[in-house]
Amino acid sequence: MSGYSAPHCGSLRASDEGHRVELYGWVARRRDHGGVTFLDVRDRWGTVQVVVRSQTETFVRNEYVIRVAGKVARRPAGSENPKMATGEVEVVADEVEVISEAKTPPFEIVDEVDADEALRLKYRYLDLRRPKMAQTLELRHRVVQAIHRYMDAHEFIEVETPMLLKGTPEGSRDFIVPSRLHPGEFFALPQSPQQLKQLLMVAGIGRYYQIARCLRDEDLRADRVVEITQLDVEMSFCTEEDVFALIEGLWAKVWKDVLGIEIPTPFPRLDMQESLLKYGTDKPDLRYELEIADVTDTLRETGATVLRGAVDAGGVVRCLAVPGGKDMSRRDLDELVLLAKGAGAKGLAWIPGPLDRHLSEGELTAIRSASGAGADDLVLLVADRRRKAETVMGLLRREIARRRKLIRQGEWKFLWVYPMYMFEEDDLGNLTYGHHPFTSPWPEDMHLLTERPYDVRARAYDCVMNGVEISGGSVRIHDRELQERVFEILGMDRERIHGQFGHLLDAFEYGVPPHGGIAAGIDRLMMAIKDTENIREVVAFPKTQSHQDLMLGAPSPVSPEQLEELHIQVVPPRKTGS
RNA sequence: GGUCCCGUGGUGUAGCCUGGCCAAACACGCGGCCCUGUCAAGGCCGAGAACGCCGGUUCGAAUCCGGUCGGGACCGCCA
Repeated sequence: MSGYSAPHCGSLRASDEGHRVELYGWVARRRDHGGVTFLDVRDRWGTVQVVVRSQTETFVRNEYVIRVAGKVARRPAGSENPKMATGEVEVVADEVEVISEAKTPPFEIVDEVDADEALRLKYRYLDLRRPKMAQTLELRHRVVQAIHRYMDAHEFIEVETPMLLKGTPEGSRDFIVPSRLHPGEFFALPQSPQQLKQLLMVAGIGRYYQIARCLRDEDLRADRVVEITQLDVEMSFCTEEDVFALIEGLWAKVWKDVLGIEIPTPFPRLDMQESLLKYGTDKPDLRYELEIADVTDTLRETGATVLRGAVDAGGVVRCLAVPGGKDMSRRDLDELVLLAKGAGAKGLAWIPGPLDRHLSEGELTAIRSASGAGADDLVLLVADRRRKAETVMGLLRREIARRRKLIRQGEWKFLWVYPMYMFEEDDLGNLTYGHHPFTSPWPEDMHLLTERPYDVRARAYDCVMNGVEISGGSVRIHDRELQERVFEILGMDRERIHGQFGHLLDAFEYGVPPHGGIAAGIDRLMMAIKDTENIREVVAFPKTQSHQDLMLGAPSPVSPEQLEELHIQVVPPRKTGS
């Protein structure tokens, strides 16, 4: 067998005419005409047609692995297939050998699969056989290679950081790994190499990057996987402007090298507050307009009690014009109501609609004008707590854009959301960090740190493209005292600060350069590039929403011996309802 | 932690709202035969599901109800 050096099925072209070749691949399809049979033979590079005459006929079925020896020939005039890259030629076989037989696969290995995703995940090795999936894997490789080239050219060096780290109670839930040699003690798998990369700056590395796996034990969403891959970057003596320039250049290079597209730089910037107001999200998709407007002040004295109630309770009223939306059916609107309620809204109003008679002429005019609604437009209204109203309007905005096909396909809309806020309020009303606790506060806002922490801006930024947050980072704190102060504002006592972050604080006493960086999620980047809303489409072996690997059957129980060795006792979950 | 959607032959769907005419239809795939130029090949013939699982309502359930399992979407969560 000499398959490694053999030409690829998908690479044969007219220029190969006359060459004797040996091909290895999978039978993608067979068309048996009696005296002559056509086999489409597939490998990662594509598919080529093989002509088998009766004298060399061998019994094959779809997905058999075969070896074909034959001659590359131009197809007879008129029988070329312009839909295939190899369509000008065919291989006339004088030998067909079955290397490996195959059962009928549980779903057809074609690009237009409509098989259930769970089935595809169970037989992922078959799913990846589909040309589209193979192309996605290759595209991902191209992206990562472009990143490596770019980072290397800018004198960044890739440094690997450990997988077994110290757990932190902050941030997302850790995956933990029991220590055999230290009974009762555990490692944590990295949520990100954050502290290590900062320590590399203290070490004087200056420019670090890594394509790092990060693991977060959180509930999944359409755009989340448990094991994310991120480009992790940190640099010394930099400002946010340096990071922006670096990353703008990086995306420009990736888009050019991989997609052949020139993207304009620098990217526009939008501060977080404006983003939440106008787009209802911190990651706006600018491929469509649809701006949200605030009409709280107009409705302070309104007779519409549903709106008034929210305003009196300190909430807001936001509105959004749906272009040409007056033609929406009651059913369409009901679906939007369902969406809004599903996101926790108390309700959804629209104009013109049942609410009209409770609103004054002046209020109606003001709402229409604030939302920029034209004569044929419908205006959606949500009244709620500010955060909830933003979330709901953001969802509605996206849904409207999808339904009314307002998203301009083929556009790449990059922007920086910057600055962001240093602190946020969690659902219990407690103060928590917006980005992470190592983020530097905005210098001019330093005096607000103690009295009005929520007004403190952070030197933090997200790079958003087509509604996907593809990277985010910050300029870090490099001063021990300030870092300790931020921890304290976050409600940590001295003991905890030193137990969790003592190494970092100590390091800051030995000469620390100002530094900052960014992390870019490769999975989400790939989603954006492939324009898919399903992150599993860009990951080779993804897990389900409930963290299971349907192919491997993981997670799975381990033997009592293994548990004993690890000093672990399993406590079965309490049965629900008992 | 919560809400919602889905689960019918190998695959995808129809049927389910308005129980009986459904041991269930259609397409693809699969098997056999025919066919020397197709490329979603074609023609003819054929096999294949008691409708995720458990329980209930009913004279009768794929169809109604409850639970459960699996998948997905969303809110929370994701420094």
